[in-house]
Amino acid sequence: MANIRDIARQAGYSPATVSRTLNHSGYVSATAAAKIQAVIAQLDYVPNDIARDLSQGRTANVGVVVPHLNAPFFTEIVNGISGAAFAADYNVVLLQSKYDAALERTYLSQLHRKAFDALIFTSRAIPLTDLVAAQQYGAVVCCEDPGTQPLAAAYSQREAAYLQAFRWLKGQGYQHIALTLSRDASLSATSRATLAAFKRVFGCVPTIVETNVTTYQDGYRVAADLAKTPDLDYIFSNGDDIATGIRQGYLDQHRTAPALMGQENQVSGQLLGLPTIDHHFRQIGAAAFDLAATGRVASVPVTADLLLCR
Amino acid sequence: MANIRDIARQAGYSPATVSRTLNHSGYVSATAAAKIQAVIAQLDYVPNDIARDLSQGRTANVGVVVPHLNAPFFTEIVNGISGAAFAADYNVVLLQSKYDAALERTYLSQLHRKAFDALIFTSRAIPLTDLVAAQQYGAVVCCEDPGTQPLAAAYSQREAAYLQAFRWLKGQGYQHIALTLSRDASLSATSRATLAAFKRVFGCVPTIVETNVTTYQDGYRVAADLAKTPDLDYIFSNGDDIATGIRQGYLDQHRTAPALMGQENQVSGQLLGLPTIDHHFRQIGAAAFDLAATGRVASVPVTADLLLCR
DNA sequence: TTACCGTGTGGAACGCGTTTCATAGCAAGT
DNA sequence: ACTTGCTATGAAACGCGTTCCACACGGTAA
Repeated sequence: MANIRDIARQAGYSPATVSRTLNHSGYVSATAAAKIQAVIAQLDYVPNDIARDLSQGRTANVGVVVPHLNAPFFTEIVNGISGAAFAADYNVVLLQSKYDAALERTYLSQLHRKAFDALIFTSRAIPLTDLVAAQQYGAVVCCEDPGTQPLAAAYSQREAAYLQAFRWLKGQGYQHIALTLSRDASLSATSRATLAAFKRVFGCVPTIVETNVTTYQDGYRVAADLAKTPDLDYIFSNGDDIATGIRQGYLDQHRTAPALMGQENQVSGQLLGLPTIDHHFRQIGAAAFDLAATGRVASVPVTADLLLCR
Repeated sequence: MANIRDIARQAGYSPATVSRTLNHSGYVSATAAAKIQAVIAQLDYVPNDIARDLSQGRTANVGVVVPHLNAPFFTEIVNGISGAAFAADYNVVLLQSKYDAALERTYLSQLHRKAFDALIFTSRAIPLTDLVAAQQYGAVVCCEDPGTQPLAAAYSQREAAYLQAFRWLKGQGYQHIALTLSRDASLSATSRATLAAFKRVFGCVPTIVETNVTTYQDGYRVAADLAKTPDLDYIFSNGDDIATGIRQGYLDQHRTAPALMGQENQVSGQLLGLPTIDHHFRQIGAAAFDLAATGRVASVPVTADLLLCR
């Protein structure tokens, strides 16, 4: 495979001139450019990206850490990131974490090793302080409220949305409300925000909380538990698919499910006409990419919408 | 940032010995290894991946071309690929194509430029022959039956599944069947397979074919059309979400939808108890990665399952 | 005419890990 | 004593595009 020196030799110029031609950086005569382009075309030459990356000390790759791609939160955010990345001539490197702390550290070390210029954590198992520390090696962005941590972040303003949702529930007269959460509050800021909002509105902790609920199947499974609770009049779930699973679980026990709220504005929830919360994850992804590419350390909160009629 | 020569100097050895230590490639004394490790730890040194890639002429990146991430076909296949890639210490670079031929060619040229070692096309707008030609620059894998083209491929044996499905429909006595397809048969091998199987079983072209149907919303939309057709007794759709949208479209017109079949084994179809075809896209993704990493040019057909009871 | 500027171009160093090859020390085999 | 055969280690080249710096040439302003 031809390299820049081959082109230079055959065109009768130096590698420097070929490089300038390739990059349109000026100081190349029309004759030189023509000759060089001719040789390039003839030899089917394209510059080697790795060599360019090495000499420029960058890769134009953004790493995106996702636990998995089974939730709309992640697919939508990845969609948002990759749309913006493409527009900026960056590539998106998908990094599966499965919420495994060791894996996530692997990715941080890849940032150190220059495998990518920036790293976006859509979710995480390791503490935020680890992300903060990794910033010395490249831009790091998280997709949650970073609190007081000096870390770039693009995220849904969940608390506000949850407050609004719970106030609406209260206004509707619901009193015995169960929550489903993806991960334990000790691990997940989302779960903490949900619980905090609940407490603020209702003044107490929720009657029933089901954790580790992330799929339709999980929803179906916890329905058995929930159905045992007397007087339950509302289930606030963490996803439309999940809410759908819960409802089906009730049905298969020949029971009618209480009223339900979903999240994420998915097809399944639309089908059932469930109220939901749209967090605009695509937009969050695009914002996260922007932070990653510019290296700005800023907080970009995005307002979530409570959709009561669908 | 420290480099390998800094480590060598401070440890009192040569870069070669440091490199051997890092890669556990032997011929390093215990004392040398200890001293070198100490300096590495002290300086927080990690080797630069770009430099390693350059000297080894590889990146350990696989590019995955996806039109978008809104269909389970793509998210599942990407899941399969990235699971296998992680296990093999490869990174997955997500390449959005939006079925844009120019974009897809951009990615082929990135293969030429060594931005990745291999390229997997989950779907495509450009002709297969372009992929075949690009193999001189690295492994190229497609996710459809490559026919006689000398190209690595991992794909669902759709024809067989569609034949089985249509035979079942015929056995059930359905006669007026509509199909929904994602893209026109001129563009999509999947659509062609669907139509061919239909013709083989029923001996004629289907009554109604709706194309450009890929989402719940599309299904909802085409329901208006479908509802105008008299005597329609079955709708064979190209996705559970789509089938669900169609059904809802009928309901909102105060009509009852004909019997429906979905595909992809999604939550929404499960909810409605629709028959479906499971193409095992995860497994296909894993197989595609394997072909990409080894560079084997082989065909890996995967049997799809017709699920009548869910 | 001298001084200065912009254009065009090349040599060489740079970024950094890997790898080949040569060398040296040392022990086992004959 | 002498060849073999390791182990241990370093110098230098390699992969390849970029970029700094120096130099030459033609033109222009003083």
